[in-house]
Amino acid sequence: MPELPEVETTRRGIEPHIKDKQVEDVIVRHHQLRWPVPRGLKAKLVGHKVQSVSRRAKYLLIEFDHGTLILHLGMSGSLRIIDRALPAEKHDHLDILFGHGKALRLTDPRRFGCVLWSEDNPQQHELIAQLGPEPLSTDFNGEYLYRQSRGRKSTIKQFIMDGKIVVGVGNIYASESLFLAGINPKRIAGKVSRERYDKLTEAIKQVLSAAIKQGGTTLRDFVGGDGKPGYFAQQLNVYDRKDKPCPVCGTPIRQFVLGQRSTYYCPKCQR
DNA sequence: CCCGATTCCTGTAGGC
DNA sequence: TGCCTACAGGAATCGG
Repeated sequence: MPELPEVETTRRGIEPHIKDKQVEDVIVRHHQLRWPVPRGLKAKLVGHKVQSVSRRAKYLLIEFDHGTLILHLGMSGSLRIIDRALPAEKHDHLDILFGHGKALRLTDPRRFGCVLWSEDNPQQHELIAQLGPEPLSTDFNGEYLYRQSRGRKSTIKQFIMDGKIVVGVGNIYASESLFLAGINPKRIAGKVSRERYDKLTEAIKQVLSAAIKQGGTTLRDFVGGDGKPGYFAQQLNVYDRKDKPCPVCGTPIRQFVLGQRSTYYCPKCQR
């Protein structure tokens, strides 16, 4: 599932191929994603050049001179640069065809992703304006997280997965970060100390940037190949390792459900 | 305001 | 082997 590192990997993978390229055609095969794909999308885009591809949280922003295409990959979406003649398969919902023989293709079996068009500043878009800070920015630090947490009764795992608090910490990296910081995911956010929040913000930054680096190593394969960045291959300490030994102390990893999300932790290392 | 539950969707894994 | 069901998950939205 695309978490922030995979979205960033995608951004880096596609931008060099579409920047300054002009849209020649747009093919929408399935309009019903998380929200309907705008009906007039083709008319909006044809004849315009991509100026840049940026990222905010897990949203990709493809900027044109007259507006921005806002994409989210949901949990099963991927974007690839393909030869524009490549036949579409079952879940290929959108192609943006460029003049140089290439196309940007969106594939998303579960259709939790979205494609939206914004003519205003995309940072003010209703889905983006209310988001918390980027985890890799300096705005995100122990003091910030500590302040936000005061009075909160939710568990710390649900707290750090709340996009209004901080973006880009999905289910996998929430478990991994709490492991690195030595914090039990069931702890009440409002009762965790400032010192532990320092540790936790560092852990989140460390886990996410390591994953981005891993995605970076597979960029070449990603663009030319099967569209699956290789960060899944990264070493996960606890996620999906139920009953397997903790890499630090050997205690079996425990799994339970928290807020409808599978949660993994080491009962000895995380208190 | 805050929080937990529900919802969208389909591929995959597990049980029989 | 094949069918059936449960489950996975990002994040908006609903209900309490």
